[in-house]
Amino acid sequence: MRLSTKGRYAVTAMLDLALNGAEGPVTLADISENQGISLSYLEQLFAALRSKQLVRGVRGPGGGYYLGRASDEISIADVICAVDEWVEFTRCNPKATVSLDTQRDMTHGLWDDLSQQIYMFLTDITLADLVERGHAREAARQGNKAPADLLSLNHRAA
Amino acid sequence: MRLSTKGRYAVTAMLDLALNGAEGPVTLADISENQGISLSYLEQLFAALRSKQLVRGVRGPGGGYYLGRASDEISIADVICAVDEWVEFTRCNPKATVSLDTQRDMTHGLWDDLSQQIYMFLTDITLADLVERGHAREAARQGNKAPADLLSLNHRAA
DNA sequence: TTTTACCCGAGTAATTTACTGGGTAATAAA
DNA sequence: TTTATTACCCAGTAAATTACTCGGGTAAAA
Repeated sequence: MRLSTKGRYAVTAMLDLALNGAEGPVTLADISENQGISLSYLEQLFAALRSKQLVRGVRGPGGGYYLGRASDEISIADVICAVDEWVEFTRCNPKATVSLDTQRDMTHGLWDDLSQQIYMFLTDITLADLVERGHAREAARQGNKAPADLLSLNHRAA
Repeated sequence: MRLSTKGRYAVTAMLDLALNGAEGPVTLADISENQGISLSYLEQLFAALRSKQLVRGVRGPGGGYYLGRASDEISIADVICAVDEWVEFTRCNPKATVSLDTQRDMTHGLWDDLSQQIYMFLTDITLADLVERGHAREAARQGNKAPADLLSLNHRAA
């Protein structure tokens, strides 16, 4: 798993589609302006997203991009993996000799476990989840004083 | 939040300390060999880790590094933040005009939420957790067929 | 048929990653 | 007391990635 500004660009752009896609396709020019990302760089990112069926482009005047499927069917992991290539580094050379570098395999195995956990965590979060959470927060900001679980993971209650 | 190979190096190195620290300090030369990272690059990483009190170095022959505190008191987030600098990008310029770029602030806000969630997730996972999980897996591999929760997410029993 | 916008690929500045190589300071053993 | 071993420090720099620019296409719709 990998988490860089490139992934952030992709996710925020996808959120843009999720938020505005209802009123017709969103142009890259719009996103470029909204997010402050260069148009051609966006095109590169969207080429990757399109190849993974995460977005669908429509050409011609009034064209632009839609999400490839419903926003609750697209996970954050989907988006990040699409733009990050992420050929999982199993650099553990499959040599027969288990000899001296078992230590390396050990720590790498532990890291792979962690990486898997993060991946599964991000697989569970969809674009729709984030949008919904954002709406809840917005509502709270406007005085409704929604419950405190906007960001709750009630992690480590101890 | 940010997740790069640099963070991975730091975490695996820390796991090395967690696994071998009981038998005396671990030298950077050992880690360099175990993990296939250059010595001087490790020095840079450990300078950052040391400044955050995550490791403690002892000089002289037979010297090396210990963990700065118990392995169940060091979270993955601690390690990654130490080496990644990570001055959180709140690039939302605090301009009074909420005018046209509310869209940008919207998506950035949603991303910040996500970033927070990932951070909290990684705060809940300690080095000790990973080591323990690894031992469980190892036991399972040796035929004990331990339960399927090797990668279970409900760590910190919800 | 012309506008709009997607599509594609080569080239490039900026940033980050990873490494090289020069040292100094402390400490344990000879 | 010398010597070997290790942490510690710092400047430079190659390699890789990120983010962008430029210049062309091509498909679809008005």
